[in-house]
Amino acid sequence: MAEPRKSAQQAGPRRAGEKPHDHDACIDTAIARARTLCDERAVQLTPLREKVLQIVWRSHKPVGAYQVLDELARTHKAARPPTVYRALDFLIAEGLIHKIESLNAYLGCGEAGVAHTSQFLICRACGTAEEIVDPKLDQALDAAAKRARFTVERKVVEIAGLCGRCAG
Amino acid sequence: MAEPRKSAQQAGPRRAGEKPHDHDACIDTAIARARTLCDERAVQLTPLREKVLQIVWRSHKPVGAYQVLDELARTHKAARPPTVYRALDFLIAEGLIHKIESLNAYLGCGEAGVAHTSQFLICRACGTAEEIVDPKLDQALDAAAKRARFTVERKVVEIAGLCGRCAG
DNA sequence: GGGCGAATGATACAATATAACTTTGGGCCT
DNA sequence: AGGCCCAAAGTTATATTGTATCATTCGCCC
Ligand SMILES: [Zn+2]
Ligand SMILES: [Zn+2]
Ligand SMILES: [Zn+2]
Ligand SMILES: [Zn+2]
Repeated sequence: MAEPRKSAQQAGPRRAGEKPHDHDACIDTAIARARTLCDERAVQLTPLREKVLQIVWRSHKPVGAYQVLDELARTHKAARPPTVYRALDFLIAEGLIHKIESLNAYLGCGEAGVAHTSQFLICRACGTAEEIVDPKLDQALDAAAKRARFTVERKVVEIAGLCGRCAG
Repeated sequence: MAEPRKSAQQAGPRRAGEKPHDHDACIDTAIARARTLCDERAVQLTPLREKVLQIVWRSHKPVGAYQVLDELARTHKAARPPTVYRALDFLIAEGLIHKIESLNAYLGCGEAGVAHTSQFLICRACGTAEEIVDPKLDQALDAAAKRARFTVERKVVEIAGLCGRCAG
């Protein structure tokens, strides 16, 4: 595995004068971290699962399961919906990707291995979703739940609108 | 329209000693408010749309579109998926119901006509979803978005876990 | 080399949602 | 009254997203 795939990716748009984004570095970091974490946990980041993780990481836009399937099928003829959903389920269980519920799509996690709740800013114009980690927001969620005597197991926070680039 | 439908509803479970919940009153209030709001806005709460609103309000559990369809079809033979989705879209646009993204299901809004962002506590055990209105939480969301120079258009907050009754 | 279990292959199908065109019916103008 | 308009609903077909189920493969252990 781990064949080179530079320049096969599709990062988000960027405004003139803005510092460029080495997305290959994003991917490399994510894959490396995934390997380390799976190793530590003694779970198998198989070639298939790693390939799916790569595909999800091709951009910072949430990607649909069937988009993953199409891409995967280019090099993996046996790919079928269960192939993809199983890999996605594994990656979610290990905290390597998140599901964006309001889009039915999946996004690489930038904070894999670090305890955090997923909070997203999703731009309707450019399609990028930024994962934010905001302890204040997280506390507010916990406080709201506590007030209602509710035991939190999962938090879904998805803010849709326009990112700074697209609103500017 | 507005035929009596008392006792056709299905409210959530309740713990012994807890004050009962007159769910018929929930429904009546919601329908009455919906009529007033649609009247003020000069939009049509048609019999079909009102019936769908009634069905969604049958319980405090989010209900799927096809559950609505099944129920609707009992008295409305022409009902088809577009029938239901159009009614649901209308009700969402008027703020009379919300979509719970993490469940692909719909829930009556208890704060129709009042500006608020939807925040939900969803119990995985009993299935009920409680809408909460927490200004602190709302402010935390706005602050997080502002910090990222993000223009908010829609906020999705869905906290899943166990409600006080089911955790107790 | 036989049994076990995790991962994947393979087939079929379920659940959720939308596109696109047609028909209905009420308000309104002449 | 007759014709026009438009929103709503009817109708048919299809797209998109997600699962159930059983078979096969393969490494590991005894
Ligand atoms: Zn990147
Ligand atoms: Zn953007
Ligand atoms: Zn509401
Ligand atoms: Zn409960």
